[in-house]
Amino acid sequence: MNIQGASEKTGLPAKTIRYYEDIGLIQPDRAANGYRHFSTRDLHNLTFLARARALGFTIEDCRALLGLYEDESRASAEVKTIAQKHLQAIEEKIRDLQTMRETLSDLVTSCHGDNRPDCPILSDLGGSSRD
Amino acid sequence: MNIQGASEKTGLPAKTIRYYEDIGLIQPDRAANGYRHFSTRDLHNLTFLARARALGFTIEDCRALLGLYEDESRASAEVKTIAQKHLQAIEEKIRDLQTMRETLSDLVTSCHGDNRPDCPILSDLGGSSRD
DNA sequence: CTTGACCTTCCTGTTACTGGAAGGTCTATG
DNA sequence: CATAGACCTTCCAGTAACAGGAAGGTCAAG
Repeated sequence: MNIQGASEKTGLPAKTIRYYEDIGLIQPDRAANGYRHFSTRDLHNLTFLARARALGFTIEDCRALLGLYEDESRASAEVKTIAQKHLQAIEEKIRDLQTMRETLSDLVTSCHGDNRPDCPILSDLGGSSRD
Repeated sequence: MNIQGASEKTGLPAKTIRYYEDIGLIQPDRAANGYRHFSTRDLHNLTFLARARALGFTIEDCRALLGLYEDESRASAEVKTIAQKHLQAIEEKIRDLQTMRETLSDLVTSCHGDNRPDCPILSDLGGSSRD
């Protein structure tokens, strides 16, 4: 299967698939004309990568996870450790964003949004305690 | 005030302050020796930027907000529009992360994390409906 | 006059791609 | 057989918002 077919099967852009080969995540064969040929296993790995990326794992996490996926003698503890760290990172990010949301939401609510210059949002950013 | 002083006053790394000058967010004076000199207004603007960045605004949003901050004839509606869009983007990101968190949390819980290879996390990523 | 703490500019690297240029290949049709 | 259009290839540049580091100028103290 050519790259466009692989793209459609996996949902990954062709550009991304080439990039994944570039950084050594996959190693598809080449036809005589230089075109990449994707085996079932390649497609499987690409799908794995797409799903892992969709869960927010970094490329390096994906590399490790894919290695474990293909390692019959793995210990599931290794996988769990990676996933747990990632989960913690996500939870931290959520907390950060929620803090921002609360502040922003308050500011947006308090701003009249008319054609006059008075603006509690700018006042807050400028360091005044409040409008 | 030199750059290190400005850094300490604003909490921004000196590198970041130089970067902000580079992209035209601030225009500190230069002393005869080439050193940057930060006026009270510069420090004020840097603090504004630091706070806006801490709320997750992009640099380009910050540029627009700072412009409005310094524009006595602004309409607060412009500020509010920027803030509202940003708030929506944050809320969307939170939702995305929460979806990831739920999936990941389930997977982590279901994985034994021992020295055996069986792993529902990998099974899920690999596309099986469940271990 | 030297040492160490400042300051400067410039270049590279980061993350995970995306866009685009220049050019080779394949297939269908006239 | 020629050609058009849809593929494919590699390579280069750009994105966001800086961080790290090299090479070199400046300043205050001893």
